[in-house]
Amino acid sequence: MAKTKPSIPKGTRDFGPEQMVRRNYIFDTVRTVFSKYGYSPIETPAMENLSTLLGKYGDEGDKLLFKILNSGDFIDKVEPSLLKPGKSNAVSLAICEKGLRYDLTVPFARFVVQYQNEITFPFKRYQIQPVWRADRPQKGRYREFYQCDVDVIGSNSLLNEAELVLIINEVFEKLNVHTLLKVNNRKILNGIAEVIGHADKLIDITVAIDKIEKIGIDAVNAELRERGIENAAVQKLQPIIQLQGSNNQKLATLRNVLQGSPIGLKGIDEMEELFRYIEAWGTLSAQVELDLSLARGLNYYTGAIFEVKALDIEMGSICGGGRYDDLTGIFGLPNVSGVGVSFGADRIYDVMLQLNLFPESLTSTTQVMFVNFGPAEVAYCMLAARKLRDAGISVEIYPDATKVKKQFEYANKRNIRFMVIAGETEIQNRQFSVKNMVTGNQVSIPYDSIEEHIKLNL
RNA sequence: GUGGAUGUAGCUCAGCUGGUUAGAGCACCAGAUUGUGGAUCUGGGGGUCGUGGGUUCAAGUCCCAUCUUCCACCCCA
Repeated sequence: MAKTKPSIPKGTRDFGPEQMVRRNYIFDTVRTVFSKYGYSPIETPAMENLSTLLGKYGDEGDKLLFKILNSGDFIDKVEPSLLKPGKSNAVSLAICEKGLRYDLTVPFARFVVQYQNEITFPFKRYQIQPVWRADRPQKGRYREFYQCDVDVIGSNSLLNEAELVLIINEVFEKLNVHTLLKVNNRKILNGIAEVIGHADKLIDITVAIDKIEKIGIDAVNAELRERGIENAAVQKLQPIIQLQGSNNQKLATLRNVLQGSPIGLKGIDEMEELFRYIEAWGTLSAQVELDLSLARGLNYYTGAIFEVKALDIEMGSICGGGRYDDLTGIFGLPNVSGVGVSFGADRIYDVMLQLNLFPESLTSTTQVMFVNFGPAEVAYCMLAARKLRDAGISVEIYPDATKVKKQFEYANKRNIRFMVIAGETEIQNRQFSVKNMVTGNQVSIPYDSIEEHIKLNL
């Protein structure tokens, strides 16, 4: 049999110890913040029934679902007429009833409907789990990645949106990532489309507007016409495309343009209320900006939408979300509104790595290591090691009595701060020699003062 | 899904218009130092040049396919 190099699927990654320490630092940070705001953890299975997943993310999203092949001789059940080239999609639906989850929001909606009688509303939950997308991998784009979701469902209050803004602010403040938080509202976008008489072309309009920074106003207008929007409507869009000023100024301009659209005006009311709340939080480290070009592809958003971009670096959005008024309706529980955001742990990791934002202290897990000179010497150390561990200090005893040089190299590579040496001399004097690997200083201390000494110098 | 680049030691890369035994730095291992790392010196191991096919007297180098990674579009965390 030919030897093949072991490998993992495209777009997936292994994580080594030093990566995991850093990833956990991100997970711990978001988890701490989430629970501080009163959110409780849940988990759902990696796979869901395809019927749960399909149709929730748009055509594009459906294509990116990983499907799981049925067990057994499923081919028998397939309509023979389907089994020909070009019918792959229909066949796949006939032979797959499960799929890997695409995000955490839809499974959450399914969860809420399923356990509606056991849940106390408003239900605030967080969920940190991997999701899968059959996308083509790219920078910051993986086929398996972790989302950290916070959602509150069963409350229409815009205070929830405001609180999510504060959560976003706090998470990135703690992680030291400078961010721009873009905010928009689907109702405003609907209003815009309505006002120019193209309620059906919402996506075309936002996609085009989105490119203004990249390709300029003329190209955007050209693209709009190309997408079937007549010149008069394009003219009507101009004040919106070129919207300038503070968030409140933008809203004032929009209010003017959207006079004829009740839904658009509702969106403006919502945004104004949200911005009032945000101001009431006081100073935030994240910049918050109303950005009309923010549309977000996910079909189910109906109100506020959010997206966070890291400043100082080129990377897709590192956090995104919004309000969905009727996601649970599809599963049979209508009129329950929810709002939430999702932090992209892997992209945050990439940003932090490139900007060197991980704390130095994350490089080491063990603080103290006992040198191993042999069974008798190790026995002399064991009680002391246990005492240090009981004191919450992470301690290793080197397992083999190899060359001391080798043991020191091991400790050095692992960034272990203190080496405790107990050989013949130390045992005779009932002492330890403690070497600080950072300064290189080595001192002899009495056997019983080891804990005190380490604590004092840590 | 469309278009474009890339792949040589564990890592970063060199290798000319095809031509002997494919190199360097870092990393690794051993020794100088039989109880002391991070510095220095000496020596050493490690490659079917992503994979498979083709052209050729001869392929790391040219051609085709395939996979990987990356970039743009689309979309998104």
